[in-house]
Amino acid sequence: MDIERDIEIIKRGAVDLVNENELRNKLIKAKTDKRPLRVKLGLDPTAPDLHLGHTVVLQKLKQFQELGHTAIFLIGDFTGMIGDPTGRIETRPALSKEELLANAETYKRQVFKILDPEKTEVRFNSEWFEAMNAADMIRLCAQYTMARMMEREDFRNRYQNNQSISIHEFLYPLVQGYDSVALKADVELGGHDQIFNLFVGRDIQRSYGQESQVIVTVPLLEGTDGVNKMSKSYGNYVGIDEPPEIMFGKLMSISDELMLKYYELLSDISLEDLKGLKEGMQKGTVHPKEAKVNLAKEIITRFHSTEAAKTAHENFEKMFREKEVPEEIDTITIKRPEKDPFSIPHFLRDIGTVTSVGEGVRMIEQGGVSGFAYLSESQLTLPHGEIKLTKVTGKEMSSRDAIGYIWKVGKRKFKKVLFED
RNA sequence: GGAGAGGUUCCCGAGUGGCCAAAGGGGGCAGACUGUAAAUCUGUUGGCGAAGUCCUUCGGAGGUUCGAUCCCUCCCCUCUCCA
Repeated sequence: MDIERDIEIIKRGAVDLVNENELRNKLIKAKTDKRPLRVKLGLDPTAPDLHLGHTVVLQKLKQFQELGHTAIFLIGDFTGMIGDPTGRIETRPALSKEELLANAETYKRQVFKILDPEKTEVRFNSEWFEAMNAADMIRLCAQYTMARMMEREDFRNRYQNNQSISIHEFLYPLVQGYDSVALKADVELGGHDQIFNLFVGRDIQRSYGQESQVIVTVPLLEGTDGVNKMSKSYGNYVGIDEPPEIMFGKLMSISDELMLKYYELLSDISLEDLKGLKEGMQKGTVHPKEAKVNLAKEIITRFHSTEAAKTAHENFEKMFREKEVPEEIDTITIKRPEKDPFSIPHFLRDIGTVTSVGEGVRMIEQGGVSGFAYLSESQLTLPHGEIKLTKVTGKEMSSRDAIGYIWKVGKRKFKKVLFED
């Protein structure tokens, strides 16, 4: 049976499936009526970039797409103004319309690194909510009760901890649920934390005389800190639009334990291979670092290219193991400092490797700054691999003999500076 | 509407007239150690061309004072109980 195979694919990696029978019926009906299922995934454009955490659920949507169903990528430009209270311990700050729209644009672009643009319906929920009047909104609110809202753990906690909950936050699940009505969704996908909102969608659909959607949730991906869920606001994310070098560095900084989770949720390797990897690490036949390198390369290949992954790896090895200077460095051209000798902390601030003079002073004192001075035109053609950096100990130096510098500040910030004259 | 408790630096949380750019913890950053990490240890954690009886920062606006995060007045916001 094709249907059973499809269900297996849909179930793989999912945390919740509510419920399998409904899904089966919908799939059968879709097949007999030759009407693909409408599969909804909604994201609020609250941050400018998508990160690996989003890709887990996007992959799931892609699977539906590959099974011939209609992928609906819903951009919550209206819900974004409310702010999803899920998992929050305080009210989310509201974003302006302009910010939301700008973010939505980058989402659209980034999401097609995974989804097939030809087969994806991109929608904005302002489409129906801006047309709604107050009476409609009140009618929507009448479909749900306080008691059911307070079943949510995050609301309950905030209430019990004497923290504020604004009324509009209760609207979020309702409004998201109404999206399913407007889109006539057969299936809605989301991260596991979205389960409450997704359930509300089922109820709201029924209230509006529609068949309830099936819910499929995927696990939340922890961020690079291994503790919190990946999120821009925690600063523990790997953006899918980030340069390969940055992605590589971030992925290499995760713990071994977390690496296995990333393999599970982000990699395409089979479950058997994953098992082999775990066993190999335990027995010592697989070096964790090598495994991590492969993971990082796989992910970078997906969002950039095989070539980019290779280069990122090489640069990384140079920078860390061989303590060499990477070939790719941000280069800027500026005026030669007027003072001679010039102040290094000020210089580092001016070229943007530290944010204040104080930070520059600290960096030098802590031994985090090193540099190399180009003394002649011919040296400019030196491969970076041959350049040896010297640790900076003083706070002043002369620029008289140099025509440019390479600076290393902290673990991975490099900057090449050339003088105009 | 009434009564009470609060709002401090990135976060949590001490401070209650000058010694406060403000304890402690978390987080961040840097260094050591490593496998690049994680864990651990150490240091550091407003800005100012480097200096001060300096500027910004203790919810906001005024006031008292030689001097205010701290005292007073008004206002804003959050929470609790009552109506």
